[in-house]
Parts: sequence; C-alpha cells; structure tokens
Amino acid sequence: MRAAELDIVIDRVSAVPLYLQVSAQLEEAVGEGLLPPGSKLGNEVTLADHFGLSRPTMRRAIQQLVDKGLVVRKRGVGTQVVRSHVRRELALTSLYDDLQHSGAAPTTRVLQIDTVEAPPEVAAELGLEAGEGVLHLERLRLAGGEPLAVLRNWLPSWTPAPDADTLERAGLYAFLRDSGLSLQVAHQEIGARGATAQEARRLGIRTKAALLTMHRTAFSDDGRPVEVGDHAYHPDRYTFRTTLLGR
Amino acid sequence: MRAAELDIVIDRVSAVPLYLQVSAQLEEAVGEGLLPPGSKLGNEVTLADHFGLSRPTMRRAIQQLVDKGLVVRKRGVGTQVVRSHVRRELALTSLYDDLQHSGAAPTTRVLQIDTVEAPPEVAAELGLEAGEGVLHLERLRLAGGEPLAVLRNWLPSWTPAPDADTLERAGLYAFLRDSGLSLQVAHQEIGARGATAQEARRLGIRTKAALLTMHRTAFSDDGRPVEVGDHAYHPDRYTFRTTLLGR
DNA sequence: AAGTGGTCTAGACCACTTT
DNA sequence: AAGTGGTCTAGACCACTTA
Repeated sequence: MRAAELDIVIDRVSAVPLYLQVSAQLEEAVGEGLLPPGSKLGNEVTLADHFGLSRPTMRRAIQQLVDKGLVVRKRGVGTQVVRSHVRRELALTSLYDDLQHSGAAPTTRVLQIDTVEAPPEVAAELGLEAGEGVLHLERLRLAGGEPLAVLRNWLPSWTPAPDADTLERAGLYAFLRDSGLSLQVAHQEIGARGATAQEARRLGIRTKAALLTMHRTAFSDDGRPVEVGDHAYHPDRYTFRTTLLGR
Repeated sequence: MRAAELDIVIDRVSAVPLYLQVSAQLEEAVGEGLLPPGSKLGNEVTLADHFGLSRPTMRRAIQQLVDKGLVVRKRGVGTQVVRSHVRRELALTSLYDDLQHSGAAPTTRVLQIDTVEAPPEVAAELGLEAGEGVLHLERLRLAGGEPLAVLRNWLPSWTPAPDADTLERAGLYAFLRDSGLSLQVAHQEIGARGATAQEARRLGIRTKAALLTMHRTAFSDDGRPVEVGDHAYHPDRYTFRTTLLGR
C-alpha cells in the first residue's frame, strides 16, 4: 500500500502540530504492517497535496520517520520503509516511564534520600563548588518483582526535593516535570564494569559479575544542569537501544 | 559574546548547505568558548538578517545545535548554550573512524574471513533464509597496542567482499562506502555480559569479567540490511556516548 | 506590551537517479 | 526527459515568557 491510500486524519483545530499528527499516523501504519518493509511512501509533493498540506509540512512529517530510523530517503528514488522490525527508540525519559510503557509493572524501593557534600565529579557536572550540598538519592528499581537496576542520583539544592513516597509512585523525571522543570537534553555515557559486593547483593548477581552502567547529566530548558545519574543495570534484564543516522 | 558578533563566513558557491556552514561555525565557537556555557545566541530573526539568510535557514542551523545537545531553546526566552562541557556524539561511523579521529592510532587484526551458513538470528536480521551463505568476519581491534574490542560481522552475499588487507587498512565501513554502499541508518542495542574464555584471552581480561556489548543492524539507503555486527568491548577502554532530546 | 521561538504556507531552483 | 528528494526564500500567524 502507498501512503496516499492510508486513512490519515488531520485535525487542524488540535494543538498537536500537523507534522506530528501525520508522522504519528504514518508510524502507526508502519507498525501495523500497512506500510510493509521495503514499500515506498510516494513523493512528497503528491502526499502533501493528498493530505492538504504544504510540502514543507509533509516533508517534516516524513523527516520525523527518518530520524526514528523507520524509513530511508534517496534523492531521485524516493522514500522506503526500512526492512527491519521496528525497535523502541532511546528517548529522554526515565527508566520508570520506559518500563511503564512496556507494561512491565515497575516498582521502586527508595534506599536513601539525604543531603550530602557533592563529590568532586558530581559538583563539576552540576556546575557547583566542590563540597556544596546536593540532594542524593539511591533507589532500587524492580520489574515484575525482580531487581532491575540500582539508581543513584544527585540534584543541586535549588531543585525541589522529592520525598520517598513520590519517588516510589511516579519516578524522578515525572516529579521534576510536575515541579515545572522541563528536562530538554541529556548527555549520557554507557559502559560496563564488575559489580561491587553491595550492588551484587541488591541485584541478585555475583560480585564482579558484569554490570551495565549509565552515567547521565540532564539539563533543563534554560541550560542548567538539573540532575546527575549513575545507574547500574542487571545485564540480563536491560539493554539500551539507539538509532544512528549517517550523513 | 552574542552569536551576531561572531566571524561567520558564508560561501554561497560552496556545495555545503548554508545551514551546515553556519551550524558548523557556531559549533566551533561553542567549542572554543567564544559562546560560553549559559550565553545567549540572540533571536532567529536578527541572526538571519545579520548573516543575510532567511529565517528558516537560520533556524535550521540552530536546530542542528539543538540536536547535538549544545544549546537549548525556550519559547519567549531565547537560545542558550548548555552549561556543560561538550561531548562527542554518537554517530553512524565505525569504531575505526571513531578512534582515528580521536588520534588513538587504531589497528586491526583480522582473525577470520569466511563464508558460513547464516545463524538463524543473523539470517532474520539480514532478511535471508536460514542457512543461506553469508560473509563472516572476525576482527580484533587494538588502540595503542592494547586490545580494545572483538568485532564479529555478517554481510549478505550480494555485498562486495573485503579482503584482510583492506580491513586492516581502512575498516569495514570505509570499505562499504568506497564500494558505493551508503549506510544511512542503523539500529543498535548496547548491553553487558560476562566474557567467554576466548574473548577474555583476546582482550586480556579474566573469563566472566564484565564486557560491554553492541549488537547492530545497518541499512543502506534503499532500506536493505547490509551488515549485522556483534561487538564486545574492553570495559575499561570504551564507552558509548549519546545525547538524548526531550519533548 | 514586547520579545521569543514554534508552526505553516506557497512557491523556487537545484542535484541526483532512473528510464 | 521525467521523477525524486535537498535546499532556500519571504512572508504569515500563533503560543509562550518576561517585564
């Protein structure tokens, strides 16, 4: 099926941008197999016309799919659905959100909430003086009752402070969002190392067993660092998925 | 300094798109500290005017920086440089390219090149029948003489076949690029596990020690899968860096 | 009220691929 | 030659933030 034959509904009253309305419905069509791997979408101008959009808007909708790794475009040829099963992308959400969306019934056990002197590296990343007071969180994330990850986080003292109850109900990112702090970008580094005795105990693995680690600094929409995270994942129960784009 | 005061040179004859010319020079300015963390860029309309560009083009240049996690934008406020040291982004390049750019003097030892029956999972990912013949590569990547990663790759039989010499000189991605195969998108999954005895021997670590793993499927610009990679990295010598964008 | 970025339009010209 | 995506322009109107 060509994209032009799809049932795309456009609501010009909605607050959702047109290009997102279209790209979301195209993405759904790819997911449902209405646009099977290898099929062509049809050219931008025709599609724009068909849906009653300008070419830039239609183009932007398609670009969304390119950025997600769902389709590829080639000048002179056209736009085709990538011949692969779709994978969930890596987005700026918390592990809690991720799990909730995948229906894995995540729960959180708060191990510690306290104010500490910022360790030098954390202070540097948060743009604070060494030894300045920061909020320190330590949580155990579980899915289906099984331990999934040990989460350590540091927040500068100007941020609102969550309590254990909030964290166990909603996750850190949701709390920050609800506090009016919109996290816009994060830099993260993914690696591996052996588990410490404490981590091994908490995750139910052997000491020195492989551990998947993620270190992250997240920034609010005014560019200030808001959170440093240092997480350790059970290697059999978590992986990171990303889509890479060339040229 | 505001971006409007920067020495931005625009060459309208160049084949490089204007928005890339501008974003590259802005990125450089951020890297050099001419636009320090927290500083404002100035509004789009003024900048576009100043550089003699239309607003959409100027906007696209700035969007490039947003996508790289260098700046954040906020409606009603402006565009500010993120308060962080810049990190290299995760791009669709080979490990070989990565190392070469960082000046770490990478070398490659080809351990094996042969044609094998595709393992079921690889066949599925390459869109082949199980047992179909595929090219199988096994390489050891070193940096500064130290083993860095064990690289296993599978390519469908319709792709050109590199020889050991080519792989040791240029890397797999460069070879494919030179063969006219442009890799446009890749889906990858990053995880951790314990090293097998063979991997441990090759990387100079202990059996069952932590290993950083990456599994990848790369697609050409016509959407066909071109390569499956299964890599194991020395955990002390390699990490993955990514930038995440929200909302 | 003034300033900012977010979205959308309706064109234009070009580079590349295929027929 | 025909068809495709890539780039660029010159506007318009809107939503949000700050003063």
